[in-house]
Amino acid sequence: MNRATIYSIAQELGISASTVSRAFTRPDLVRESVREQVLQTARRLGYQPNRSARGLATGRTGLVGVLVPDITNPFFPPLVRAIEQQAATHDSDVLLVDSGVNGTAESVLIGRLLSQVDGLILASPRARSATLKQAIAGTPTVVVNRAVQGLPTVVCDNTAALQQAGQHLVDAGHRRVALLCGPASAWAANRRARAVRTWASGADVELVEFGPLEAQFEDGQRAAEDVVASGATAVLAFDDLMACGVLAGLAELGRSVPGELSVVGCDDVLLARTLTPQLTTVTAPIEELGRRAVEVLGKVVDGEPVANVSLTGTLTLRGTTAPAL
Amino acid sequence: MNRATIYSIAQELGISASTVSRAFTRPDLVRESVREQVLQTARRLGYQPNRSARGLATGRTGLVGVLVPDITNPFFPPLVRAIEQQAATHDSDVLLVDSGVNGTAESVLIGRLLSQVDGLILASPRARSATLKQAIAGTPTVVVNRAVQGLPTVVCDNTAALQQAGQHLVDAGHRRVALLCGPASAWAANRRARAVRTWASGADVELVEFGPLEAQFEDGQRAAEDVVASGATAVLAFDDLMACGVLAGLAELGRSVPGELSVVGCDDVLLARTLTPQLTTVTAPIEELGRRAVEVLGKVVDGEPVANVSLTGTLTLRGTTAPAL
DNA sequence: CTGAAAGCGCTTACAG
DNA sequence: CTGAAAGCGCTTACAG
Repeated sequence: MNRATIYSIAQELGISASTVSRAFTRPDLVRESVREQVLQTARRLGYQPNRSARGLATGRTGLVGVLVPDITNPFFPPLVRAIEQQAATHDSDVLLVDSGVNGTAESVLIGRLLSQVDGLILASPRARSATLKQAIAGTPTVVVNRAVQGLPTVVCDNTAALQQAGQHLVDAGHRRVALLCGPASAWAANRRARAVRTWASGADVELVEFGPLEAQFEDGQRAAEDVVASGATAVLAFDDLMACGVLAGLAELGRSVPGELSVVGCDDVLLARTLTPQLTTVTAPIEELGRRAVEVLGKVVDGEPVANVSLTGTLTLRGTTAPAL
Repeated sequence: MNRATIYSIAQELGISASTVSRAFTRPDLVRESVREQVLQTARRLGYQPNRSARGLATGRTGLVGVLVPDITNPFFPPLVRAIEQQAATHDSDVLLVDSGVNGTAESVLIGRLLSQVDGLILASPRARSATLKQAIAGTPTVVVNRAVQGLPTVVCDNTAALQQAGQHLVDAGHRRVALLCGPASAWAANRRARAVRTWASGADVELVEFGPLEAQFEDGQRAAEDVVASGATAVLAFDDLMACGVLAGLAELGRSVPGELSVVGCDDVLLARTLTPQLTTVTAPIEELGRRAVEVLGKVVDGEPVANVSLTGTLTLRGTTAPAL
């Protein structure tokens, strides 16, 4: 039993393939009674349009490529899912590629996607801007969680929330705060570090910096010792995963949180709420980042003008922050 | 600047498109010097084969569809990544679809994938076997984390490890053990529950069952109260996420782990190690499940005979289990 | 509203 | 080892 095609349907109905095709893609151009017959026999025959054929004819694949640095980092799954759901709205599916923290050259992976997608969403890419722009070679692209000159961007601005977090710590009596910086090649890491530094320079607080560190649990864990040695009583971590690592490291060292030290994360991923006590963090509208990215990408693909979007994170106070001793 | 095609390369070199095509797909059929010229000008022109055209001609899309119930559950990201990396080995990419815990009919999502993939990997599908088999409509498919009659399967057998976990608890003096069952429609949940029941019936222990529950953090959290009320001193949770929820719930109730109660998870996802203390659990070879699934799928696609694969989980003792008071 | 025909960019017998 | 040609299953001007 071969797969049904528009021809088998056409033959069955004694009409032309053109009409069958139109019944699906331009239903308004087909007489209603005919359209219904087509749809009905299509269903009966289990017809599914051949995407390759359609793609070849239209130049559109109905696929959006999504590149993430590490799907294992709990920030990305909700983002990817939101992208996928929003894309489904446009009859598109998601081609997912993980560049691996190791960094299997992002440009290589992009190249692999290029020939099969209508557009690309690069989430937190690490490669240099020039490299990225060369790699995408003109393919409609939107960058999430990073600004790249000349490419549409969807980011979350956590500046204000991070500064509020800092202020929250100072208000609680903390005077020495550790800043755990994320990966040097991560735009968000630099952005966040800068926000904290700016705040610190104008506040009654001493900032002690550590890093750059990889945004992994283990890196945060290892940093705990240095944090304790520094005499800091509070920690601002690049992200929740890292904060989580610090928490584990501090526990190993017998330090209590929030009793002896306070810890603040960033992003508010699932992990933040599964901890006991729950993590004080900056909540990012992850799903909305994903949805907006798809929206913007759609416009780029259609050649419409687009504006960068910048959402904002909000401080969420939970159990890992408390007054300094 | 239009995209380069085999024709532009052929013209540039004064050879036929057939030869250009062969230089890529059947290099052994092309004189070396010619092949090299082709490859070189291809690179110079930034040529990328049009996947739609290739797909239409060969009937292969180079895509494998992966359906997960909830990419947000930390079990799936490493699985998906392993699948993706292994697929890359076969020059294939991953089309990811999340059915959402809500359960956007899996068969609908499968239908959406059908026309664009060479094969399907269904991870922990929830739909009934008959429904699944009808939905895939003959497309090469392998099922991960579930057995479906007539479909090749890649699972992790945790029976022995779970029974060891139980024995570990009994040895530590626990006589009343709570079993938190996972979703009724999840094959693994039933499998695990059965393993525990079998063990319990032959051991000096009283088993108290709760559930079925959704495999979410909150469900475990809510269950804590009942667990405490039951007088159980130890908990076997369907998976780590649920175990994590119980831990949080117990903490809210002021119960210490492993002081007053012991908790055991299953899968050993990232979450298990980010907890303090770390979670005693059954470690599943998640990456290998993914790789094997792709291997098996490859054989199915090629029409080779396949055997189901069953890997085994191993008990990993960590910090959430201790002798009963 | 409908059909005949060309074309999308590949692959692959077939013939040399 | 190479080329001419047909075909994969759609879409879409073009003509009616």
